[in-house]
Amino acid sequence: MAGRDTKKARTRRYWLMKSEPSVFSIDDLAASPKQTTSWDGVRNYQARNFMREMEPGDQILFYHSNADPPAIAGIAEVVKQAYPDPTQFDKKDTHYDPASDPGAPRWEMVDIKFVRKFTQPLALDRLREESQLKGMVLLRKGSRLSVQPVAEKEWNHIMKLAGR
DNA sequence: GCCAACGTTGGC
DNA sequence: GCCAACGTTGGC
Repeated sequence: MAGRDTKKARTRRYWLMKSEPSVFSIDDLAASPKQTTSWDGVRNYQARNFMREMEPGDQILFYHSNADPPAIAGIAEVVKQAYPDPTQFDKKDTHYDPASDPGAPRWEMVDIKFVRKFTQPLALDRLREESQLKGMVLLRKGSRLSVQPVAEKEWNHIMKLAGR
């Protein structure tokens, strides 16, 4: 056992993804075919690198940015590993990247699926009141990263806050 | 490799 | 609409 080539199931990881609800909300996700969407349009290397680390089954906090109030709206999960984002090659797309080489695509996306919507969204202000969440990337000053890791204990605490 | 200029994010 | 914080670009 435990040979070098033995594929060991990795423990589930947790993430947070931001979306402006006026562009794509958690309700839009729930209303999508198979309640699934491709997370295209990410054009930040750090965010892309986090998506590359994602695996099916990983859990995602779906965050509404530029919203009133900004809040975690619910949960989604990764259903497909990172693969090339076709919008980078689409001249008509706002996320078109002329510098990306089709032979070595620069940008990738994952597919995510709706899991549930919180009965009560967890507002940013509310999250800031929680000492257990002090370390969250989301709460760091000036944090703009649209795809970010969430620690397991942060995830568990948020689940407690969200109720069921 | 530095850094000023510029564009974007996102809370307020 | 403002603007701080951040990432990227490009001249040098």
